[in-house]
Amino acid sequence: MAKYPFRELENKWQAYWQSNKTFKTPTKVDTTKPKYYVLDMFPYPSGAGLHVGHPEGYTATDIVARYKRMCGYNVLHPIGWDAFGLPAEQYALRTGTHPRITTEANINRFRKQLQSLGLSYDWDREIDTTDPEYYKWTQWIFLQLLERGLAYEAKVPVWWCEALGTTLSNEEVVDGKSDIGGHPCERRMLRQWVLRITEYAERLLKGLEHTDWPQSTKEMQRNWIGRSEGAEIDFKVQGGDSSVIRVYTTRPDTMFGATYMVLAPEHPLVDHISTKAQRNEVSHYIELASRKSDIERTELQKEKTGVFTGGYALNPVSQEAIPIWIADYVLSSYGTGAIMAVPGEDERDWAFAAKYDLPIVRTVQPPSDFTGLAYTGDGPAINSAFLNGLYIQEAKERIIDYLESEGLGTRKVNYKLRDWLFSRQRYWGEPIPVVFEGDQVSSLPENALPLTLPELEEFKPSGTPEGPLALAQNWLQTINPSSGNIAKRETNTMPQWAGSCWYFLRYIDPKNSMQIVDPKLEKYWMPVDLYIGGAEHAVLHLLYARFWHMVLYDAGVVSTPEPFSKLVHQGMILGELEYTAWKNIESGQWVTSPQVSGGKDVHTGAHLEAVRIDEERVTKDGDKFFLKEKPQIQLDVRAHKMSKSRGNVINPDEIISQFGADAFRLYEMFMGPLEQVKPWNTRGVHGTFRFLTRVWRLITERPVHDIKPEREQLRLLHQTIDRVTSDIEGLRMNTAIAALMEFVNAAFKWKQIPQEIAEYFVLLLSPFAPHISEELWQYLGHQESLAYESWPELDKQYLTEDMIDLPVQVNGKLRATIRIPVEIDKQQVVERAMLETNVLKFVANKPVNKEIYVPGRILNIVVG
RNA sequence: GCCGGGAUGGCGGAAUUGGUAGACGCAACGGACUUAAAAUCCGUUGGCCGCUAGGCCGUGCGGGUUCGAGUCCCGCUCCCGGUACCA
Repeated sequence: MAKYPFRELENKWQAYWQSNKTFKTPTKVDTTKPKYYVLDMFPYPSGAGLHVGHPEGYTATDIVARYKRMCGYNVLHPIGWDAFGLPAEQYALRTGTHPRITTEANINRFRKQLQSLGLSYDWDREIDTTDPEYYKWTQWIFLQLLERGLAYEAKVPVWWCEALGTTLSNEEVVDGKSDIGGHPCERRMLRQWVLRITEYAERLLKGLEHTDWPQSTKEMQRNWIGRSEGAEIDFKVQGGDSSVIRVYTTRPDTMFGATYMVLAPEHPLVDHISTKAQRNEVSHYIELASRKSDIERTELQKEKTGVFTGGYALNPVSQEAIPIWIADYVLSSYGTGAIMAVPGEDERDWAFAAKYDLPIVRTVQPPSDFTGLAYTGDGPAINSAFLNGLYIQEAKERIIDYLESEGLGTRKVNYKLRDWLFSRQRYWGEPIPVVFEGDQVSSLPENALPLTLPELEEFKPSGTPEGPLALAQNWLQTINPSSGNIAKRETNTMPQWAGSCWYFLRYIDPKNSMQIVDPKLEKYWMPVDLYIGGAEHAVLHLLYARFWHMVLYDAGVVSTPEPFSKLVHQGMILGELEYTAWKNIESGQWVTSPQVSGGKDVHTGAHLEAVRIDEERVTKDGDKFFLKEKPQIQLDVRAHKMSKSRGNVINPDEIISQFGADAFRLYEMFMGPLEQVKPWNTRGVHGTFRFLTRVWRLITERPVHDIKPEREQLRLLHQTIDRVTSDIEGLRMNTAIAALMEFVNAAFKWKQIPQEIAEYFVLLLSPFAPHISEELWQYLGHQESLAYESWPELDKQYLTEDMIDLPVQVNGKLRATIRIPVEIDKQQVVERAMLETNVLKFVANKPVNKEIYVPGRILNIVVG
């Protein structure tokens, strides 16, 4: 019994698609037809090659692309490479290999791997962010930002990473350590390019309402933007002069309870306010805070620290003199860098007040059963003069009105979002297209683009804020084309996010040397109809791309404010499910898992070894798993992230060579819902492979005749058309495949296959398993690729049935299933049901209270 | 802590608006074919009782609404992801 020859036929069809440019989207398409732009998050071509996570999203979009083509849409389905970035540069550092070489090799490998999956990309639109013809336009966008005042230079405190010899963005630093490599980082003041994303905060927030995106992603972006409403209030400093401390608060209603103030250690007024007596202590604290790396600041965050400045301010409503403190729990970068502290209503202020024995006044009446310290909930105001009795919302309105009328404060909206630090001290990035004459910056004219990277022998970061480009003397020294004067180039490059902020626009018109994108083409193809990629980009890439797109919209370059209509994140694929038992290495004794914490025995403190247990040695009791040979030993059961160190990485190349691309694609889609995290199981690939073998045999091993299909066969076919179509539309690939499997299981019992049915089935299968489908299509007598055949149309008349099986319940419990004609009425159904002995048994002689009949669904007889 | 998402057989999962819980697949077991293995085909497989017609229990836990709840409401527990002195 021959398996289907997947190797030959997959090679054959991949070659066919490539040489025939089957999936090329012509530059000029018939624009009267509807369009569908289906986009993948393009990969960073890493040295490790493709992992099993990539094909998950890529197969899903490929299915949609193939389906939409068959539905008559013009489909744009491109791919490219997000190829600038740190790894190639670090590899260059270690080996001396130029990043260009590494990148090219990696791209070639990725391209080959993607092609081996049979993905229907238009390879004539491939783009590469490191190609000067591409980054010319990335630089062009930077010039637009500069022109619009959205790019500026600033001395800003930035994350400096000594080990990497470069600055990093806030997002690239996690817990004071670099996201890549985990090296310690510290704050430094540096001259940097910054993009004014904050100017778009409100629009970035509002725009989310019009997108079909995952709720969680929208929420994460909202939190990141962090809009809050409140007031800025001026507190007069007590003493001779007229200096004031401006604070930002979201709870102006509590200001009668402001019993002290806190400034960030970096606040400009600190020096001015501190009294002679306190000055030593204050400057000591400031120095400590500045020397503390942010690792320490976050680690020490449980315990608040601060010192009294000796100064006092006047609470503008209570007229009380309140002490001014400094403390590093107040951040200089948010609001005004100063707060009014209301310990009664704020947990942080309470903790601080309690520690330093500062007065606490409640301004909101907590409920009688409230047992906590600071009360942050709603309630009537107390100790607040004219606000007393008002609930929070009303009290806020009243106090802001008062402050504004007295000139003491103003309503104010604040955002957590910071401007985007756009400079990197790296070689392998887009050069920033500006020159300096002394401190005077001028942008390069458009005709000077692209500003290409110089060839370098040495890629070491200079270890100073000047990046490796400072070493390229010939490149660095130049003439300002605008003035003709001697000038110096910018040594910083753009961050990796830059190229990915707009790549989806370039796919539309990738070869255009005159414009970033032809406006007519842009108008036709944008916005992206479906965008699939990992949830790890929920904030950064997706927020930056939206920001640039809005700027380009304002500049009249693009026609829509939002770039991505519908967004879906594929869930991560974990390694295979693992059963782990813990063993004391010295004694050889097993330790039950609830008694294990952090790899140690919680009783003895002994180090334990994790031992992987085969499924056969595992037994389940309740919802927990135990060792079969020693049932008192509980096991840990978990699928872990794939990682080299854990040794659970699945290589897609191996799976493809063993089972073929079609079986691999099918398995990745069959595992479960696209968005869900799910464990890998290689045995599952056997299952989809077996299915394809059955498909192959179904059509090639039994006679296919041009006979008239029976009604039963047509019903099965159209049921399958119905299910597969709506499942693809809803991205429920797993259940679509289940429907195809059910079809094959049923059709396998037929003696012969009507030609018409076989053809329709092959078309239904083709988006999922394109190679075998093309081969079978040819086998069924067609000359052309099936890629543009019409998608099978549902004919509802075949779905109707004359007789159905109706479940019959008595008091809500299933007692029988009766076979009845569809169109009979309730009375007849009840009469028929009452013939069932099992129904009679439960009805007995009890009075029938109610008969609920949902036609086609259920009959429920309720007896007394 | 806060925000978001989950919890269904040995495992991955199915069950469009409340209407036969466990589709489809994996694994396991039994059988056919085979010298044998692989492959393939047929059958069984939520638990318990009868082992046949059938019955009882069952979708993380406790309550509620309903003729009827995996699905809706209230209150919990646990898991995953994100995020955190943001005033």
